[in-house]
Amino acid sequence: MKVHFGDCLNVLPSLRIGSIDLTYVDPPFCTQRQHRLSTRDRTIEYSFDDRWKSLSEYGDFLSERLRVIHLALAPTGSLFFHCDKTASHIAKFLLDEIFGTANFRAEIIWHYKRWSNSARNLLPAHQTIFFYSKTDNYKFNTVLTDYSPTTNVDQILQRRTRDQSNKSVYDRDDNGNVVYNGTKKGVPLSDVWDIPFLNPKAKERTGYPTQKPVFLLQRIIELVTDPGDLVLDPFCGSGTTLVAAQSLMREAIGIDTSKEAVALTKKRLKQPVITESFLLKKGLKAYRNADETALSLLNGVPYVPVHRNNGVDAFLKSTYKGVPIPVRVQKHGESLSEAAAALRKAASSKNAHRMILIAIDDIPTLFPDPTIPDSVVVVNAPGLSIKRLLAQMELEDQSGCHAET
Amino acid sequence: MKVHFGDCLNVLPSLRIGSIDLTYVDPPFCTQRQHRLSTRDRTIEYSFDDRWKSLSEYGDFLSERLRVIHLALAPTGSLFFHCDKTASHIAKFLLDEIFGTANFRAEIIWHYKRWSNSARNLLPAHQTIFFYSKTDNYKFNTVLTDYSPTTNVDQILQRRTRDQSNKSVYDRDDNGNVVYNGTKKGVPLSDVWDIPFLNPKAKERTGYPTQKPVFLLQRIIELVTDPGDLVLDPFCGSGTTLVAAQSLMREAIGIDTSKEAVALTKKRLKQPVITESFLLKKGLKAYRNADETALSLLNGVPYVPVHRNNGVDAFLKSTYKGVPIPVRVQKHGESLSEAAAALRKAASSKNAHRMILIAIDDIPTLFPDPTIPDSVVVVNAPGLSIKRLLAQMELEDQSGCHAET
DNA sequence: AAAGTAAATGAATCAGTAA
DNA sequence: GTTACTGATTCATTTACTT
Repeated sequence: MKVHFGDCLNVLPSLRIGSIDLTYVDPPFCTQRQHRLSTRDRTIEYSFDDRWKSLSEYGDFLSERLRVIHLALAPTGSLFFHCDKTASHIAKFLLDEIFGTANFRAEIIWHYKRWSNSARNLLPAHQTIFFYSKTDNYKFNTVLTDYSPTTNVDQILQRRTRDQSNKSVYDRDDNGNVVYNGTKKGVPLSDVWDIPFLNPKAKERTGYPTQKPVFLLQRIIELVTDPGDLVLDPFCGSGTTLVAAQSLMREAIGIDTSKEAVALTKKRLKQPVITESFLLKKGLKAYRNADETALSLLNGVPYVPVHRNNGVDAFLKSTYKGVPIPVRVQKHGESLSEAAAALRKAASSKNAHRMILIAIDDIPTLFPDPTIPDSVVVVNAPGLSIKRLLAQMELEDQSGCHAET
Repeated sequence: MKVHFGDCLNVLPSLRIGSIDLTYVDPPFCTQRQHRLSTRDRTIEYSFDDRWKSLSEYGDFLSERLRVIHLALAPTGSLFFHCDKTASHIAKFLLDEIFGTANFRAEIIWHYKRWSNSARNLLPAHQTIFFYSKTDNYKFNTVLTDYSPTTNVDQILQRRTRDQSNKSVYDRDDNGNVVYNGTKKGVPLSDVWDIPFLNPKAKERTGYPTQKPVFLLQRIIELVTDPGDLVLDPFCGSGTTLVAAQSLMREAIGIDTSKEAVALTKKRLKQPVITESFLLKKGLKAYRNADETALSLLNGVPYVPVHRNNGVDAFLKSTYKGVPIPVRVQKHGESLSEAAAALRKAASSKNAHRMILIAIDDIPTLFPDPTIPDSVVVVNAPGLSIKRLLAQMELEDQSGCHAET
């Protein structure tokens, strides 16, 4: 783990290294802006300038450095070039020229979800990473992911053969039974990567602008290097690449033109903080609690579902006295007064004067005070109305029968 | 709906059209391959040649045509240019030059899942669509999607203010309660679109190579045009753009250099086959279809769903005078008396004395006799009850204000 | 007019704290 | 220990306004 201060254009040749296994390049994106950010305690401000006279000036800047970087790579080495839509086409031209079109391996899309107030456009939610190898003989570790739930796993395990017209068909043995053919391990990793954006509250955050998540770098490093290999980041910024390399037992060299960035990288390597994304581990499903069929009861009224609150299932888009109206659908096995209490408790701090509770069943309560406050309006689900109706009809029926006899 | 045979370079100027609202360009991607595919019955083989002497030859081909296409656009018009990683950088250069960098709106990633046995690489799972407008004053219909389940919906409805150090914080009233601030509608559509690849077994498939799903085109068309607008596809191929435009009540012009493609497009327009996605979308727009709504609305009462009956959606398992009770859920745009009539007509042969109609909306009737027979019991869906409640609350609110003055 | 600066915005996520 | 729920934070933003 070495961190150098200076411009990679000058630093790299002086290091005389020719056996880099992976270079991750995360240069300025040509945003024509000055980027600034501070640590949370506001003691240090980090910044870098991304303003250029022209596209060609930017292109020249990249071109010079990419040539030096190309030289430093081992024959089995790879380059990952991170950029966004503003200058990806320029980078692609240069990379094709320097590495050769034949060594262009993949265009990786890093897809994430973000907050923004965009109105008259699509919300930007991706960046691009170009993957080039130095030669045809490049190191690559196949990563397999799970099959999609819709995949007919049983069938893809079966042996295949060709019929008379040379069409590929699934094979059968003499008894007409399917024949299995070894095991399958999964689906190769795709070139679209859904990795959460570095969260505003994440501990991993250093205060350096444009910081990338460690997980993204870990995936790149694991894809094309083995433990002990050497990783280079010529624009190392906050040092994410080095932290990721360290966590995966790879060696790494970082270079940056900012003294603050170099200091930060060194500090991070001593005390690495890697946030374990709950979202990545558990997936979105872990957040879903409000039942979808339950919410479809609200059909016809505009509402926003709430997924993270045990008391409130949705807010109506209409407001009452300026406050959105919380809605709860009575849960299975829950009495109406219990439901009302849960709703009121969850809504108490929200200043709501009107709440709506959808009743789905008559459940006797064990609750000490079985009254429902005035602020909670109870609306019956049709199922409940019908149930009561049926009971009533049955009564009428019986009395009718009695009258006849 | 017009389909022209020929090269758009020659055909477009001869059409003398200057008010195209949307052009979708899906040219050869510079794959250096001859693309062939046949219809399932193998009677027709479609093919097009995508082999080029050099990148610059390909660039010249595009450049000439893009200039003509640019001229044909209305001032509020947009261009969507479909390509993949092999030549996206060339296209971007040309588009920046012809449309102006300032009119580059978005780089859309069409992400799909596809099976492949790619071994020493990532699985290609995306294509790129560049979105350019002719001017700053372009037509754009904001599309909103649902919030992520992890979103703190409670909080984003709250008003914000600035504290002493000018930091943005959530506001509280004098009692320490949160203050709400209007309503939210949802998240703007992102620039990464997860749309399934045209299924190998889809009915929608025509046998034309590189056929795109209709759903993809529908999304593009809805994003930047209104009904009645004019859509152009200068490389129309199998005619997907025209089929999508037709389904959304837009006019369209298609051009192709292949006689077979032109014939296929004309044939598809007469008998459009749109698989699932379209149905799915229509269903969503109409707030789900009756079956699903019926299912969830009846939750709690045992019932048997009925398919293929225009009047009855389900039968309750309970009986009245020995006859199962038919249930209908009021359809969208259907008045209650119309619904009751349909229900009674369908149930007449069933000898039913009691029917249940679930009301979902107040729709004024055009029906001669707007009465509902006694045998039909009307039960309100919660959505309707809430709608009426909201209207009532609004009235109270207003009268309250009057009383104060 | 173009360009540059200041202000407003927005939703996704994890860190805390409370239960 | 767990498991809720609340709140803070951003910003390779976007928009509005001023030079």
